[in-house]
Amino acid sequence: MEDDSNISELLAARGIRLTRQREKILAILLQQRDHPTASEVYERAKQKMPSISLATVYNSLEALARNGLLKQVNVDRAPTRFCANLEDHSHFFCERCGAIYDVEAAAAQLGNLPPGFVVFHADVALKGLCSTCSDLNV
Amino acid sequence: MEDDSNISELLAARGIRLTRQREKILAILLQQRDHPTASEVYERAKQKMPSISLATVYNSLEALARNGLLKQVNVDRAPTRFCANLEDHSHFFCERCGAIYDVEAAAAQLGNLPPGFVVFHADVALKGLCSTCSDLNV
DNA sequence: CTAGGTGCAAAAGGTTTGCGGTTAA
DNA sequence: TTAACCGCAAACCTTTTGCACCTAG
Repeated sequence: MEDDSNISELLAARGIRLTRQREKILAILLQQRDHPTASEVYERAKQKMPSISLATVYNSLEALARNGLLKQVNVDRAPTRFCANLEDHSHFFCERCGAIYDVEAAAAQLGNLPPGFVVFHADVALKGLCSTCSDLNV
Repeated sequence: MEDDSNISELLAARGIRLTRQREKILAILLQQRDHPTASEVYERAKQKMPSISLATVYNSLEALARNGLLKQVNVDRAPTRFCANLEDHSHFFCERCGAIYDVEAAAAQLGNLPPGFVVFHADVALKGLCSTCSDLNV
């Protein structure tokens, strides 16, 4: 890992430790940016760290997300997926193959809100077909 | 209920029955438009129909949603909420009190998508403070 | 040294399902 | 009449938690 010191400082500033498990989990998310679920992260982590537990994967993902090193991505009721892309972006959900893609951030044009309502974020979730699946559609 | 015949036909066309339970559940959603969870619908339904089961509430909500009479609303990992407003609209989630409001549909201005990607829907979820909660903020 | 983390197993919480009896159409 | 549905209880799946041991800082 290239910038552990960076991560370490980031976490230390919040009284949170950089453990081997968290390091590995973060590396997995950085390496293969396919928005894996906790179970998928667990399966990948076990290959190099067979003693890691699923509970630790859940706890670590939560800790990393809470400290801004990961983002959680939820689609309907499906298992939460994780994303190491910290830049402003939107998610595209392919309705055929279920894959999630990071795409250029979409802006929301708000309609009229009732008086007194204050918007902090507007999350845009795109649903459709990815290039592979729209090809199959012909 | 005023237009059961309408609903009945809608469902019949899909080989789905309009039962007393489904009728009641739909009436609950139409009457109090606060986006209740399945459990909340169950509690309300039990008052007039004490023998109804939670499983039936879940199954009925699912059947009604699958047939376009209800919409499901998911926020993060919280229990699914249900919405009888079939018109085009967006949802506003109050981060303080947790309430969900229907608001005027927000439009999404898509960024550039990779070639071959086709967007069917762009769901915009607004998060912030509702008028009651932003007042408390002063 | 010690607060915070790990692994394990058990529990929680929402949702779905199998089954025998019931009912809308 | 009969396929679809109901109520009940058990199962399912993801996620969280309690606890004894361990380790990063």
